[in-house]
Amino acid sequence: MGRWIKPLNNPPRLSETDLLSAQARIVLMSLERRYGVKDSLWSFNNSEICAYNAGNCELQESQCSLLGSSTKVKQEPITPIRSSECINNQKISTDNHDSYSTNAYFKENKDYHKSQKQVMDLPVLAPTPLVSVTKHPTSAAYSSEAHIQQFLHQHVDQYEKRRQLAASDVSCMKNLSRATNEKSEDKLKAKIPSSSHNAKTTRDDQLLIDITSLSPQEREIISFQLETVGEVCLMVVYHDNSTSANVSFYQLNDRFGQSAKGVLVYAENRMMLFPLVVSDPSLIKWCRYVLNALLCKETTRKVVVNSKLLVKVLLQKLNFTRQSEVILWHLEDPAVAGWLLKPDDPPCSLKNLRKTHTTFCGDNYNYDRTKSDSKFYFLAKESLAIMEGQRILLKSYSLWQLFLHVEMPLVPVLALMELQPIRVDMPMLLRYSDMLKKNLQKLENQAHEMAAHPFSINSTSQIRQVLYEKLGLDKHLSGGNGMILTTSNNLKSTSEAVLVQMSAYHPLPSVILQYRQLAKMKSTYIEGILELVQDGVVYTHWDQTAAATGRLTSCSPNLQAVPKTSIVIKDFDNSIIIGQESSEPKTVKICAREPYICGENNIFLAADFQQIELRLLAHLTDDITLRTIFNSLSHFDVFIQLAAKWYASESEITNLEREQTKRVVYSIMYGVGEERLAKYLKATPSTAKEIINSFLVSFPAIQHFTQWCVTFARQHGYVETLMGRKRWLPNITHSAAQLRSQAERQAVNFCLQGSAADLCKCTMLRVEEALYNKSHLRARLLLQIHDELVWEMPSDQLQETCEVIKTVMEDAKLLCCPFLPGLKVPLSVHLTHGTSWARLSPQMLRPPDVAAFSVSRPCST
DNA sequence: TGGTTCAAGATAAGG
DNA sequence: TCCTTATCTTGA
Repeated sequence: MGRWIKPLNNPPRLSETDLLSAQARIVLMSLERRYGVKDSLWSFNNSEICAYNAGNCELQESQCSLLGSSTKVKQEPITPIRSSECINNQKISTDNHDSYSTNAYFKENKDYHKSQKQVMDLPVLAPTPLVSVTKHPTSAAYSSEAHIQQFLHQHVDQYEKRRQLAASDVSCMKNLSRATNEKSEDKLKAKIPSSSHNAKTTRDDQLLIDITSLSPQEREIISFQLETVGEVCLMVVYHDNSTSANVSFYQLNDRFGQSAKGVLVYAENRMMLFPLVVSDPSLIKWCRYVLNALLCKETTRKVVVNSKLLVKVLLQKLNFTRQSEVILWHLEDPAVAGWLLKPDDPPCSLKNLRKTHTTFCGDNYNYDRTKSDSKFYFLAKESLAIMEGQRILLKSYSLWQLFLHVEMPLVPVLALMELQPIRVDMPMLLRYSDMLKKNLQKLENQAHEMAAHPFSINSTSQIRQVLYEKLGLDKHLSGGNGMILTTSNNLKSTSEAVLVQMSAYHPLPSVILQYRQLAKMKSTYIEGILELVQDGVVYTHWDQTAAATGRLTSCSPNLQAVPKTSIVIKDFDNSIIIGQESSEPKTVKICAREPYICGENNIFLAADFQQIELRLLAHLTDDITLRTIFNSLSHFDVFIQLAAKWYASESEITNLEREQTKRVVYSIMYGVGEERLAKYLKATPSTAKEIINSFLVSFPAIQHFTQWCVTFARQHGYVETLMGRKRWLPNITHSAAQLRSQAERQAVNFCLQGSAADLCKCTMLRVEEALYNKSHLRARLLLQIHDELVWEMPSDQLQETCEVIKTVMEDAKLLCCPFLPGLKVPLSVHLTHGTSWARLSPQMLRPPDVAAFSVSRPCST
C-alpha cells in the first residue's frame, strides 16, 4: 500500500495515452471509494489498465467511456473485500481492548510508570477489559456490522458526490496536459529524488520540491503520485520558514494572521511545497484541485498537526468557491488525539507530544537545524510517528471511533465557523460603553461616600478592609452560616453570596455588587468586543481541545459567555446620552447580545436542545418515570411534570415548586451538598437533606446512576460517555476525602456533560452535512453555545432551513450513529429567529397537520 | 522605579 | 465540598 508507482523511478516518455491513464485512474479510484475496496493496485501499461484486488467492483459502460476509447480495462478480481471491514480504510476493532499491542507499546515507553500524580502522563490501562461492563448504557461498545453498513450507506451520497467532482475535473487536467513539454522530463528526473534513496541522500538540497518550479507536465506526475500514496503529512510553511506543526498549540490564533508561504506535503521521504500566493491563476487552480483530491481521499491517511489552522489557510488562500467541500476532508491530528488520550492535561506542543506518544527518537534528531528543509523533513517524520503511536492507544482505549467519526470531521466545520464574520453594531457598542462609564462613576462615588473615604472598588483586598475592618459587617454573618473564606488564602470572602447576605445590614454591599455587574459588562462584553471588531465584524475562535469534558470553548472573544439577560440600570440620567433631549431619569436596559446583528436581508436562526442533560439522564438511568415524562406527547413543561410526580399531587404545581424541582434536579445530578442546596433554596440544611432524600426515593434510578458512575470510576480509573469519550480520575481512590469526593462528583458530571457534548458535536456534523447536501441553502453556522447552535442565512430561506435543521436535530438515531442505535427518549429542539442576537422570537414551522396545532400548548421552560 | 508575569478571586456562560 | 469553561483586575 502506498508505494510510488513504477514510472517514477525511471520516468518514461509521457504520451497522450499516459495522461489518459491518469484520468482513467481518477475514475477507477473513485470506484474504489464507491465500493469501499481498499489496497487496490492499479498498473498502467500503455493503453491498458490493470486493476488487482478490485473485488466485486464492476465497471459500467458509462464509466468505461470516461477512460477514453483507446483504453482497455482488464479487471483481475482477487479477494473481494467486504465493505463492512473498513471505514475510512480503518478496520473497526470489534474487540474493545487490544491488550497485547497496548502493553507492548507501554513497555517501550519509559514514562509510563510515573503516573501517580493527579494528572497522569499516560492513562492507566483498565485492569479488566471494557467488555465486562458493557451492560451499562454509557458503554460505547455498539458497533454491530448491520449498523456500520447503515452508516456507510448513509455516506454513499457523499462518495457519489466526490466521484462526480473528480470526473468533472478530468477535463481540467486534460487541458493542462496539452501543454506538455517533452524537455521537462529530464529536468524532472533531476529534481525528484528517487524513493530508493536512503535517508542520507534525502537530506540533500533536493529534498524539497517547489511546485512553482515545475512544468505543468511535471506537476501532473506529482498529482499522479499523490493518488497512490498511503500516508502523507501536511503543514503550513510561513515566510520565516516556521511551520504550523511546531508552534505551541496556544499560539495558533496568532499564527493564522502571519503570511503563509505554502503548504508542505510530505509523502514517502519526499516533500512538495504547494504555493499559496502566486500570480498564475491556473497554478492556484491546479493546487486547489490536487490538494482537495488528496484531502478527500479516504484511502490516504492525512496526518496534520494543528489541522484546523491548515484548513483555514487552505480555505482562505486557495479561494475554495465551494467552501463547504471541506466538510468532506478527513484528517488525523496528533494534537486532538493527544487531548482525547489526556483530556485533563492535554499536550501543549509537538515537543510535548513527542515525550509521551512516540518511540520516534534517538539519532533521528541529529539533523541540521539551520536547513529548513531538513527541519520540515523531521517534523513530518515525527508527526507521522506520533500519530502511529496514538493510533494504537486510541484503538486500545476504544477512542478511535470517536476520533475518526466525531472529532476529526469537526475540524473543517470549526475552521469554517472561524472564518465567518459576525456583524456587530459599533455605534451601539460605543453608546453602551459611554452609558456604563457614566454610571460606574456614579456608583463609585456613592461607594466612597458610604465608606467615608475613597478606596479602589475593583480591589477585593480594599473591599475586605472597608467591609470587615472598618464597617465590621462580618459580625452579622458569624452567627448562622459562618464566614465564607476564600479557597486558598483563607481570607474573608467578598464574593456575591457574602455581599448579598450583608446587603440587609448596610447599603454598601449592594452598591459594590451593582458596580461589579456593570464593570464586567463594560470591560468584557462591550469594550472587550470593541477591541476585536474589524470593519464592523468580529471573528471568534473555537478550541476543540480545551475542555476535559469534550465541550467546545470559544475565545477572543468568548461568545459562549455573552450574557443572555439584560441588566437594568434604575434612575439612569438620560442627559448623559449624546443626542438625548430629555433629562428625566429613567430605567434603561442593556443587553450585551443586542449589538450582534445580521447582514442585510439576512436572519439569525437559533436551535436549542431542550433539557438535553436531563434527557440524557433519563436515557442513561433508564428511569421509567423520567422516560415516561419525556416520551409522552404532551408539551407541558418538564419541570412541572417532574414536580407533579415528586409531590405526588394532582393539583396545580406552583411556580415555586417548579423552581425548587429544577434546582434540586440539577443539584442532585451533580452531587450538591446539603448546605449548598440549602442556600439555593433558602432553607435549612436539614430541610435540604430531606428534599434530596425524597427526590432520590421518587427517582431511585438517579441514585443508582450516580453510584454506578463512582463504582465504575473506582474499578477502572476512568469514566466514559455515550460515545466512548473518557476521563481519567486518579483521585477517585485518594485517601483525602476532599479530593476523593471531588473526583466522585466529576465522575457523575462527566458522564452527563460529556455525553451532551458528544451529542452536540455530532449534531453540528449532521446538520452541516444536511445543509451541504441542499446546496441552494446558504445558512452559515456562527456559534455553538453547548446545547444551542446559531446560524445566519438569507431571510427567504428561513422556513426551509428550519425544517432541515429541526428534522436532523430531533433524529436521535442519526445523531448517535454509528455509536449507538438511538436514545430511549426523544430529543426536543426549540427554534428561534430574529435580526439581533438579543431578540430572537420563536419560529413556528409550517404546520404539517392543522389538527395537531389546534390544541393549545403551554410553553415549556 | 517601571514593566512583566503569574496566581487568585470574582463573575459571566452552559447544564 | 455541584461541574465545566473564559476573562478581567489586583497585587506580589
